[in-house]
Amino acid sequence: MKILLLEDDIQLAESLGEYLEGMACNVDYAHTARTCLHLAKDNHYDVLILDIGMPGMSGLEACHKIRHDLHLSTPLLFLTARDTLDDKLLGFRAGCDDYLVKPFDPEELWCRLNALAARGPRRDLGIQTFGELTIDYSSRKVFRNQQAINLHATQFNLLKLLIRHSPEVVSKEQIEAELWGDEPPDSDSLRTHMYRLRNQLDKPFSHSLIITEYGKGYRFESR
Amino acid sequence: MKILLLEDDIQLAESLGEYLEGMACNVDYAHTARTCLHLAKDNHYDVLILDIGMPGMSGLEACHKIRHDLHLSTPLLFLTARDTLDDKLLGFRAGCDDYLVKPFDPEELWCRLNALAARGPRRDLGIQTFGELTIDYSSRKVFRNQQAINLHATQFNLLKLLIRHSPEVVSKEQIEAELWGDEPPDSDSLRTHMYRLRNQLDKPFSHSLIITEYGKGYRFESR
DNA sequence: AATGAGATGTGAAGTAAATGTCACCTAGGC
DNA sequence: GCCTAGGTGACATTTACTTCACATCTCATT
Repeated sequence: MKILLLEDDIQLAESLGEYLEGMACNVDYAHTARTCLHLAKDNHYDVLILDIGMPGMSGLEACHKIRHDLHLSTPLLFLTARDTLDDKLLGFRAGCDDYLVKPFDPEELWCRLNALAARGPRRDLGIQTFGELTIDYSSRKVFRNQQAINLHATQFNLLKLLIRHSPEVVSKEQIEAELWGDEPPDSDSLRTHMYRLRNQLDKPFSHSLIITEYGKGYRFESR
Repeated sequence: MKILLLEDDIQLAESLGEYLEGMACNVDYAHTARTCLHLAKDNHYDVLILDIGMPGMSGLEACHKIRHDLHLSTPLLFLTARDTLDDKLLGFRAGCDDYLVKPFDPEELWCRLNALAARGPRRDLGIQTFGELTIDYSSRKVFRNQQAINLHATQFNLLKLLIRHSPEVVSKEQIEAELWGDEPPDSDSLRTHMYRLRNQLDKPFSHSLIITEYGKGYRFESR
């Protein structure tokens, strides 16, 4: 597991880093938010651990930049002494996935890191690439092999939904529920939307990204 | 957001449920682990909230069953009064994604639920390997020696069932009961399904994974 | 060892349901 | 008043499951 650790307390950084390396992790160290951002931009990490309180740019700000400027959806955990409810809410609002208060048990941290890493990046923000498909959630644009794919709103939402659940199969009922909520169309126009989405996304290419699981639903497969 | 809440304290379940419904959530309630498992099996939830301490089956056990028997990778959060490190470690070992100790702030819970729901299914769950056979429950794919095996729904369920009971022999009656419930087919089409499953799974290979015990039933053997 | 009855394997064919396809309609925005 | 996105419904196609008929196997009994 590749980890980026932002912690200005050198002592703590070292002892924690030693523990993690003992768990067969590859740890990169940042002692300021600035270097943290640089490292996050240039490398891939399975999970980020950020302290909040430090001189200069705070961890909160770093997290916000990671999410909104770098468009990274890497799992992120705040490790901080700030323990009030408001601190935590700020942390989650900045875009973290977990929040652990110092002092902490390294073993608990280890469990949480594993749980985060197992889930992978968030599926709903930034720009993401799955094989030959690239999707930009903020500008709602989709590319396959650098070739722009023009999707209507519903079809985009449909694709987004399938990706979010990938590689799991999503039943038609569930898709309808997520797409239309309580007032689904009378006819099953989902079939039509799927057809249109595929015409754009799969028809011009040699293999399909959307797979039908007969009787079960649909599934997105990125290869 | 669709939520399943397992909590035997009716008071707490109600007040928490009310709060979540106020956040535009659709909440299903379970007061025992047994109903929790049934609901989780038959419905799709974005996140599961489980209490641990309760009469009968514990939340830990329920979590374990959700992961290993139902093969669901739905995000799961323990909400419990048990606050020792060992309790938490047990929770994560059972397969949870987050662990929140009572008493808790509903707002923090809400943040954590959102962070969980934003992520896709776990990648480390849902894939099992037995010898040369690999089965992916989330995408419903099966491989033998890296070679993809294409199975229809019933055959997949059949294989799943045999694996679940392996290495024990499962009688035809029991298979029919588990596969079709109260309305089994008139003829014993189970033979045909078994035949097809074997054609895919065993025929191209030198030794069989499915063994017939004459007069007893069938059994899966992984070597 | 021979035998026969029940258990199991094999495979073709029929059928109902799920899914794909597409032209047209409607409502709402510009 | 057109344009566009999405809904509707009719029809075509595909799929998976059941059913059935027959072959083959297994084992207890002779």
